[in-house]
Parts: sequence; C-alpha cells; structure tokens
Amino acid sequence: MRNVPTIVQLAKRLGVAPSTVSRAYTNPGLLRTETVQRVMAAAAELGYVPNNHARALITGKSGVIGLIVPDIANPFFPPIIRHAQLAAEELGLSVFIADTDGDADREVTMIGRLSPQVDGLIIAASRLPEKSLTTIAQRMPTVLINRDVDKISRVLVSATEALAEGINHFVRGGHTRIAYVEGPPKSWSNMQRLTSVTQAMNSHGLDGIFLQAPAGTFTDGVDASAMVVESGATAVIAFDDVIAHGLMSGFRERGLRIPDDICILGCDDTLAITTFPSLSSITLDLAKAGRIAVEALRNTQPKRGVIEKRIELEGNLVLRGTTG
Amino acid sequence: MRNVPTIVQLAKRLGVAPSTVSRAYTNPGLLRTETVQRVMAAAAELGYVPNNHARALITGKSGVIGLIVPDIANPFFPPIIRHAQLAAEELGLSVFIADTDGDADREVTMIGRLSPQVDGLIIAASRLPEKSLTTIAQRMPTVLINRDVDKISRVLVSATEALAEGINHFVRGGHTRIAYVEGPPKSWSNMQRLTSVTQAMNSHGLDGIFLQAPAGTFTDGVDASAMVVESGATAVIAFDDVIAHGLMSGFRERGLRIPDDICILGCDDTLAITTFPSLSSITLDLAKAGRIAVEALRNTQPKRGVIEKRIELEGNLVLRGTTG
DNA sequence: TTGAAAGCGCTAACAG
DNA sequence: CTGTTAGCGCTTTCAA
Repeated sequence: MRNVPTIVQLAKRLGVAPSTVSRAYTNPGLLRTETVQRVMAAAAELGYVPNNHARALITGKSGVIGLIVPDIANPFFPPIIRHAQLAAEELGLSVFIADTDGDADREVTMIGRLSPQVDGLIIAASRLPEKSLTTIAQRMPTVLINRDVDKISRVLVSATEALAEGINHFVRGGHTRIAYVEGPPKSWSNMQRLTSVTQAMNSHGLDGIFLQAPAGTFTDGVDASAMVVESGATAVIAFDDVIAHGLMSGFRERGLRIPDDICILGCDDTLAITTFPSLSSITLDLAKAGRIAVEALRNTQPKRGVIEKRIELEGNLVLRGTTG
Repeated sequence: MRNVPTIVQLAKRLGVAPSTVSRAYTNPGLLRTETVQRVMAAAAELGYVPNNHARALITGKSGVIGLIVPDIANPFFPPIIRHAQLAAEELGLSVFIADTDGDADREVTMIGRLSPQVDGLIIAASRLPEKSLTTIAQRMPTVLINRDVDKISRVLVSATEALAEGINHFVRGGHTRIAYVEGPPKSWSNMQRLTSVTQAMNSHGLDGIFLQAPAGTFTDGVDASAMVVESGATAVIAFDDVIAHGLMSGFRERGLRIPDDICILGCDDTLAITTFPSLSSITLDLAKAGRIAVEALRNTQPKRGVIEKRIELEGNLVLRGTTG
C-alpha cells in the first residue's frame, strides 16, 4: 500500500495530538466518544490505516499467530486451518500456516522461521519430542493440537471411546478376528488410537491383528489390504479414512465384497458418503478444535502463571455402509 | 520470542557500529568478507535475529505475500498453496493464506484486511469483477491464478486442449450424446472449460448436453447424475474430479455400470486412482502454478513499467478406468 | 570499508 | 480527557 497518510498527518488535520489518534484505535475508552468518532471519520476520509509494523515494533506484538501442520493436503487439516483462521479473524489476528511434510526436521526449521514473526504458535500433530516442545512452549505461547504434553496447553481430538464402541459393534456382529491398521507411527493420534483399540480388544478377550500404513496414504492402505486379507480378519479398523479408503480399494481389487466379506471402520470422517459403500467412521469436531486452539492461545502466556489447559473433544461413531 | 538481543547489543559485543551489523544482513557486499563472517558468528552465538517489524517499518516491505483462495479444503488448492509457500521460503518470504468461501464479498474483505500487511497478493480463482481486480492490481503487486485479466500478471492452468482430446476420444469411441456438468458459474475455469467443450462438440457436429453443479461439491455431482441419466448421455465430462466423483456415486446408485453404461471424464486429477474404476481425468501442474505465481509476483511492480505476464500451463489427458 | 546520526510510524508513560 | 516526550530496532544517507 503506497501513500497512506501517517498518524501525524491525520492528527494535524484534526488539530489533535498523534497520541489521541493512537488512542482512538488502541484504547477508545480513554477518549470522548465524539473524539473517537471524529478521528475515525477523518481516517476513513484520508484513507488512514495504522501501520502494523510500527505498532508491532513498539508493542512487541505482531497480531499474527503461526499454525504448523504436517500436511495441508490431508483432509484432516483444512477444517482446522479454516476455523482457526475464522476465530483469529474475529480477534483481529492473522494466521501464518506452515507445512512440515510430516518431517520433524522441517518442523524445527519452520518453528524457527515462524517464531520471530508471530505472537504464538499452534502446532498440530507435532512429530517433535516432548522435550523440544516444552522448550518451545517456554519461549512463546504455544498450543498443541493432538499432542498431549504436560504443562502445555493442548486440544485433543480423541476417538478413544468411539473406537471402543466400534469394536463392540464388531464383536456384537460376531467378528472375532479384527485388524487395526496403524498410521504415522510418531503421531500422537496413532498412539492414542492404538492404545484404545488394544484395550477394547483385550476387554473382549480378543487378540488384535496389528498392521501398518506408516505414511498414512491411500496407497499405503491399498498395500495394507493384502496383509489384512492374509491375516484372515473379517473386520478392520483403519487409523483414518484415507487409509480406510485405500483398504476398500485393495479389497475390491481382490474381489472381496464390503461389508459381506469384510467390514471396515475408518476414523476422522473426512470421506463420509463419498465412498461406496459409504464409509463408517468416527466424526471429529475439527472445526471446533481449530477455533478452540486459537482461543486457548490467547489465554496462554508463558511464564506468567499460565493456566495451561487440556481440552479433549470426543468423536462420535457413525455407522454407515461399510460395517454391515 | 522474548529477550532476543538487538542489533545494538550485537554491535557492542563485536565492537562495531550497528550499521555494520545491519549491512552484514542487507548488503554484505559492502563489507569485508571477514567482517560479515564475524557478525554472523556472533549472531548465531547470541541468538540474534533481525526484527522484522523494525525492518519493515523503515523499508516499507514486510516480506510477506498474501495468497487468497476460495476454498482451502478443495483438493485443487493445497498443492498450489504448498508450492507457493515453498517458493516463497526460498526467497525468504512468508505467505498469508486467506479463504474466501468462494464468496465475492468475503474476497473483498479479505483483500482489504491483507493488503496493508503484505508486499503483494496472489489471488486464485477470483470471483471479483475485472474492474475490481484491475483497481487492486494498481495499488499493489498482484498475480492472478486462473483468471485472465488484461494488464495483470496471471498464471492460467488450462485444460482446453486436453478437454478437446477427451471429447475426440469419446467420439472415436462412438459416443454421440455427451454431457458436460458445469462447476461454479462465476469461475474463470468454468467459463474456459465450457467454451472448450462447446467448441470441441461443435467441431464434431454434436449438440452438447449442458448440466449444472453450481457449488462444485460431491453432493452436487450426485444430484447432477439424475439429469445426466435423464438426458440419455452415454459419456459425461465433469468440471472437476470432485463432481465427477459425485456423478460416479450417483450412477452407481442407479445401477449404471461405469464405463459400460456410461463413461466419465473428470478434470484436475485430484482423485486419480482413489475411485473405482479409477477416474480418467486431466492432470494439471498445480505445484508449478503455485511456484510460478510467487516468482511472477516478485517481478511485478505496479506503475513501474511493469512487465505483466500471462503464463499458461496446459493440462494432460490421462485415460484410466472410467472412459473404457 | 566502516561509523555517526537521523529518523521510519507508532505507543506509552507522564503531565496537565 | 488530551498533549508532550521519548524511544521501539532497524536502515540509510553522509562522512570519514
């Protein structure tokens, strides 16, 4: 933006001090309503916009928050990003997004690059060790999404109970050989879901069959389908819908009918009715998670007697066509 | 970031003037190589990072570019975003992303909010009238993606030829009733693809069947499938893969076999082998588009004898399972 | 090749 | 309720 008038010009034009103009923006309560209005009117007329950088220089706050995700193209993240931005917008904040490719080294780099420019960090599905995260959180306001580290504010989108329900459903349906296909091994979600599945299996006296889809891609799912078939499982739970989708594709190639020959339950509910049969899954309130994360960030000040919060959002089992 | 040393502290520590430190970053050519190295070493040691805001205040450049997209969750955009960020990173720039929900009013708002904070704007699939875009481009460096406005730099990901090829393929296969399902009516891509399809149809002496999926969603595609069936079409081209996917689902519900009863060609190639049968489509080099857009932005200065550029990236037809 | 000095546009005490 | 003043951390002439 070129040729924007400065606060001094606007003040001169109005015959007031620059600080008065400043206060009209930063603390209007200090001014007479009429003064504020006069300032705003003149600002609109001259096209005055406060210079963010000057402001940031003096206040030390940029009005920008950083949001770090492993993969912007994974359907899990767009709703989070979207609603984080919406929430930020309402608070007059902007959001920088960084994509780490699910790589811890790149995550470190991105955090380093972002940190000096932002007032706070939201890190989703971090692949970093707890220690690193703790260090970061000490330096600047940090909120984690789907990572459960003590002393750091975090919002957890959890599928624990819904997963157990899903297994109950399978068991009730007479399934005894149930497989779980894991996702990215370093992700918290994977650990959490794995634990949940294991416990639920045990509670039914079942030995689970545990398989891998480490990159968490569709192709990974296709590949895993061979192992599922080999294992003799009649029901399979996937780490997420993307993998579930790959499994479905793999099963179809092998001539298996879903759900007659094999039942499938996904997680995250990012695909819903777009598969055939429509994919049973676990809906997560990702939008809410994004929103809550930025709100939590606002209430997070490192050092200053922080009230660190742990917010857990439970998902819900949605039974559709793939579970019979 | 708290407690970062300033340029003055670093200078003192080194026994040089602050301006020397400054030059080590902004114009190292002015300094002895050895001096530059000394500065950098000390900076690394003390953890000095130049304050972006102070810098921006004086230079008037923030090192941030704004990227505006209609829908971050549409698989068309993540690759663009991703690679725009990568390219920006290489140039030492950051990217602000804004989502407009495909709404022109919101687009205006977002541009207004972003403008004062960024050095330039990349607007993807803009829904604004040409006039508005021209005005914006006069005020600040602007690059358009998939919008063809004179005097503004733009990168166009085009499916024109590939679409014609697709129709040739259908005609060769004996199809005479071919439908095209349109996407968002205000989008440039839709216009462009519609024109291309119409011309190709005409060149074969065919009357096309033109249907709508205005929101461009999966559900829209499902809905459109009824009309396709009704029209008696034996081959259908969809504005994009998402709609094509919806069509496939709709056809299946109606018991039609793909490609035996009906052939489908998508566009954008965002789904590829994840459908069954795997979706024939038109691959677009979205990654390149994102990268080129930021490079073009660097070479775009409004007023200053701008070399406005029009870069067109042609897509390629990929025949898979849905076209027989 | 480096230093000194003058601000960039704004906010935040401190007065009044 | 409003004005005065002193910088925030950096870049950029201008000298040396």
